[in-house]
Amino acid sequence: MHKKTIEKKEKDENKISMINFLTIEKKWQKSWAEKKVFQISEKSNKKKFYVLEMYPYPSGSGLHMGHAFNYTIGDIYARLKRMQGFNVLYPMGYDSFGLPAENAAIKAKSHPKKFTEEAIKHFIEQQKAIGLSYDWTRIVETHKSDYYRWDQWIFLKMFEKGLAYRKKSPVNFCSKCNTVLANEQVHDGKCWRHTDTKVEIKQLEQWFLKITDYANELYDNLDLLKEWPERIKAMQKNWIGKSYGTQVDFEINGKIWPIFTTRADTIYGVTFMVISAQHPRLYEIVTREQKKEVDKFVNKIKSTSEKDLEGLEKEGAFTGSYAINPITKEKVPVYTGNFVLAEYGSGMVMAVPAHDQRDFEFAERYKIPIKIVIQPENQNLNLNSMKEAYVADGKLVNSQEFNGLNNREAISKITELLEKKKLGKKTTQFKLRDWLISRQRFWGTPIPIIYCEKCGIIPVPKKDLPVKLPDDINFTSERNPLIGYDKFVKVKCPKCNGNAKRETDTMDTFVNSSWYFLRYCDSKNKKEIFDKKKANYWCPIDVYIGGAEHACMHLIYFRFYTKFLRDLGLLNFDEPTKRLFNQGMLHGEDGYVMSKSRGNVVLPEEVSKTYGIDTSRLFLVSMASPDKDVEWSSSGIEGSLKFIYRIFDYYNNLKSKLGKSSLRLESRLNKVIKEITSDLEQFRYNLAIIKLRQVFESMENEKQISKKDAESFLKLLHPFCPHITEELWHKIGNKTFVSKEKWPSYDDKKINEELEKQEQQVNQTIEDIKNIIKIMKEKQNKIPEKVYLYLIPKELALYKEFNEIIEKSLNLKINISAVNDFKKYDPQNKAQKAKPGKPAIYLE
RNA sequence: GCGGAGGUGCCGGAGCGGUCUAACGGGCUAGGCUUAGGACCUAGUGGCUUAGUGCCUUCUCAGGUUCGAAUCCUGGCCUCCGCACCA
Repeated sequence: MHKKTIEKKEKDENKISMINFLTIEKKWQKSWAEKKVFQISEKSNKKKFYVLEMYPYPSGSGLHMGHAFNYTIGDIYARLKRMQGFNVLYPMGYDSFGLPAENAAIKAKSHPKKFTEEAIKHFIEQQKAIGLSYDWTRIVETHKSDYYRWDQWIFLKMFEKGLAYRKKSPVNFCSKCNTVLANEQVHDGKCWRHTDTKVEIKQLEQWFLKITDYANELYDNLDLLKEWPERIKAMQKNWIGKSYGTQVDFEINGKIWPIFTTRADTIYGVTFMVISAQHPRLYEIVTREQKKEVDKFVNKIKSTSEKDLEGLEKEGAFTGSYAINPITKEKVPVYTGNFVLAEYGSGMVMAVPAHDQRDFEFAERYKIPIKIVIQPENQNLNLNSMKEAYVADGKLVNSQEFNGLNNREAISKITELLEKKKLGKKTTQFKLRDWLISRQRFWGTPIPIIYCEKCGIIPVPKKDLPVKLPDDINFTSERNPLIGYDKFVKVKCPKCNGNAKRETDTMDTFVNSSWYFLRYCDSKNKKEIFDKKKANYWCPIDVYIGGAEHACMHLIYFRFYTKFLRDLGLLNFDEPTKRLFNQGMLHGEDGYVMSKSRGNVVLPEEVSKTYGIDTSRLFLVSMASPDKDVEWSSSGIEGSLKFIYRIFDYYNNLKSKLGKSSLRLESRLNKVIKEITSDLEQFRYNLAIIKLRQVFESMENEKQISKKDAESFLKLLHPFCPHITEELWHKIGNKTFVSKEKWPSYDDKKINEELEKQEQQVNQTIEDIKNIIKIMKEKQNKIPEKVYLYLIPKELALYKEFNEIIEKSLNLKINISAVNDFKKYDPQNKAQKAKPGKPAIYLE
């Protein structure tokens, strides 16, 4: 073998052995744990900062690169804030109740606890291997009774305040989950977990939390959440669905039936009423003669779920009753119909066929009169030619004293009249419905309620909490094993000591996640849910990171819980998190979302073997802005690896470079410190990395660097690559943890744009030379060997400084002389072309 | 239908009034180094032109504002994502 080859090979091998990623990672993970580097306490005079990622469901299949992406985003932020001198709360926990573990238990005839705890163990190992800087002493696991007892405690508090109640109503049922679901968990008529399973409607008596009591605040406060993505706020607004309108009291058979409308201006156009076929009081107004017809219709409706009604033809049946319009005193027929929602408004509408498309279709079908009460400006509506309802604005007609009025004005005028006559009022309606929390499943928080034959519904006394899930239970069937498990079910009534039964339903797991962020503040408290002082010190969360899929579930619920706990006097803030960051989804190389079933998952532990976890972290956030979906690329990570190699090379040979940084390098560094800091704070990680690359290139091009500047670069890199930077930090002679070092500061005075310009000038010269070389090759078929630069004397020093860089980038010798140097070599008299900022060039 | 986000070179993705053929990365092409390959390094990557120049064409499309637009305004087209008979 050639000597050179051997050298090369040695160098290569040296490189590989030099970066044994796994050894480095393990070493620092161990060291961080031993020295409790990330443990924090509220006893600190630093300012607090709370970074939180949505805690995971500990699935049996462990975590993949998509999770790693999510946690890395938070870890980078937490590390930045820690270095910036904040007292950072950055915890992790597990949403460990839930169906998959229970289903696994049923399959294996085992206990879900076993699966859950194994999965958590695996998760923790994997998360530690990613280098996430959690304070592991604060871990929260929702399946542990020292956590869920406080779910029960909150439930009882809500019960006391009338916010937890039991009601029979039509509810969503998923046959795959074998339980009911909240409205929020029904997506497009399907179960959120089983997107191919249609939700059925069942009439059941269930437990609800009265989230609607907070509907208004939940809606209005969205405007105060300046640091939430617009998209999420829009989705929540949509979901809560606030609309302003008028309550109008119609009279049917001597009774008042209030209805809600946003179009009080059309009240003179009401020609019939429609009550929802699912309305609980429907039969109060069905006459004997019409009962058969209504029954027939209602039965037909029953077989189709509420969500399925979409796109159906408007259908209904006459109830036999008539309603009296409070303004006109006209009698109009009341129908029942399939297009009126029982749960919205009052479940009944006043129908104005001329100005509402649904009413129009219904009226056409049942030959009900249509009455025009709004005429557009430049068009004349005519009953005979009307093909659809006119829903836009116009002037009122056929409306007695309101004729001629603009319809928008008429809304408030007519409402005022109704208010004056006490026949209605201005009101607000919400789409949001109460939160159904009962689940007919085992693996969740037991609802702390006892049913007594004599006393009825009795809450479990707080001193008896927690109501624990039994460990010694057999999963033999699909059914919730609590049913019929006497040790659990049979109890004495806390009130009369008579025979009673426990509720066997458990709570929706979204209950657990509605307040877990508060428990992190005081996770080991055995006496109370949390120490008020601690929670109010750490909270609200400063940055909350998670996927957008929770926009109308968790992200609404946890706002609701926060407000409730505030009203209990436990919290002194209104919103759980100031800032919300939605990370994008990591897709596999095939372009699809990473999932086990698709077989496109990339495992961090696999990638780490060859590239190191820091390389993966760096790569994950360098691809694009972290709020965008990104695709994993096995060739892309090579680019990050190259960068890591260069950094290692640089710091391994740092000694030979230590000295004084040039003004130019100082300027560069100060500039990027400034920019990178703000990029990181705004989650523009991808841009920060580009700047890191650029400044590193400048470092490589400089002969010398000060120790401080060399250290600054490592600090800037640290949030992305915590293990490697820790390693290099020590390699260059430090004994501290870079994790705990102070984030580099910058000095605006040191940022010198003039120096940047000079460098640009030199680069321009290099470009020019290259261009000439190209032309020489093409036109003259000559390859130049030497470059002569003629400079105005003032620029001589600059080009001498860059001499080496220019030679390196051209791979040619250059010869620099001043234009006024008589002895210079200039056969073609090029020197005269030199100008300030632009040297003359001669090649040969 | 309502609401939100977008459309940039071969690809991912920056830029959001001049310094833009447009950062950075990937890919590709060529060259160097190598017995060879890989790795690594260097260069090129809209077109024409030129001893370092000049010109044209480009940032979804069509108009407009401006001395000047990828960037601002108006309108169209397309994509993605929520919600959807909510009275």
